[in-house]
Amino acid sequence: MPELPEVETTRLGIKNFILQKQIIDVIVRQPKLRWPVSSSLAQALMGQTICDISRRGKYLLLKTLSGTLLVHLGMSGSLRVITNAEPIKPHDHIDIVFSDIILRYNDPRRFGAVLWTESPIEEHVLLKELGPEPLLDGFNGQWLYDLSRSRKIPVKTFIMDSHVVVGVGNIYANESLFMAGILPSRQAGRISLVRYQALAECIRSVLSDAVVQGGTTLRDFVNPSGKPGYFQQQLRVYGRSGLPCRNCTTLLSEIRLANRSTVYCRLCQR
DNA sequence: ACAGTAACCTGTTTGC
DNA sequence: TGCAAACAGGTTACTG
Repeated sequence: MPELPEVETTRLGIKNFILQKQIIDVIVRQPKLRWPVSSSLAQALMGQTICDISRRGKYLLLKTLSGTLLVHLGMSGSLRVITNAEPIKPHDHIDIVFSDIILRYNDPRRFGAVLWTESPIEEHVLLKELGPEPLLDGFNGQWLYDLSRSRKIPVKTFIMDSHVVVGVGNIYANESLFMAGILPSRQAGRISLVRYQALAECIRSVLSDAVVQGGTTLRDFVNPSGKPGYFQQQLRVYGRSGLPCRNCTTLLSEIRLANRSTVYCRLCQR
């Protein structure tokens, strides 16, 4: 579910409900996530007031005066804003309770993470090696070109590496490469600067469009208010293997790169 | 440094 | 129909 647009949709969806609000309780029902949830999480958070809600790559950062709560949604995580009492459903692992609402973390596969840190956030081991934000200055074709010289991995695998650029998961990697007309299997180190400039623009464009659409709902993604995203209606290649290319009607091909399904048009992408 | 793979989990879909 | 295998939006850790 959650690539950058879904995480940003989540951020926007929870922001107005929890900014400047005080945490009055924390309930951890299942601490076994990607990394164990600290047994002293409740003690650390209780009484704290959320003073900022930001995002770094696919990490949500909920800041208070004394530290930051890092939330990663993994493959199947979600945050919901609970306004009326709702019964606990399967995989509702954590509640962060405010006076009027509950922020409820649900994650069937438990690949996500909820971590409290009181160190300067930019030095956190999970964040400090991350590449640039694709929607901010500092990310461009020159960066991709410079970083890719001598790299032999497929360009799709390259742009999904969070050290190269953050937030590009499998859906949007497929879509960006189609839009840029680049074959996903092409060696990263053998792509020209001009083509990387086009690719950087396409990544930016695809991600920002998806944010506007509220993300992509494939099976069950909903924003914190329970509404689905709408970007799936604009998907050009992801999930369309064997269907006609929306540009030239050639049937779309599917291969596996780094064990991830990869869909492309063999005529439109070179 | 780089490339490839296994691992962490559960739910749903696919194939025999 | 039933069961097992394959697969799913991510990332780290390990191997060679």
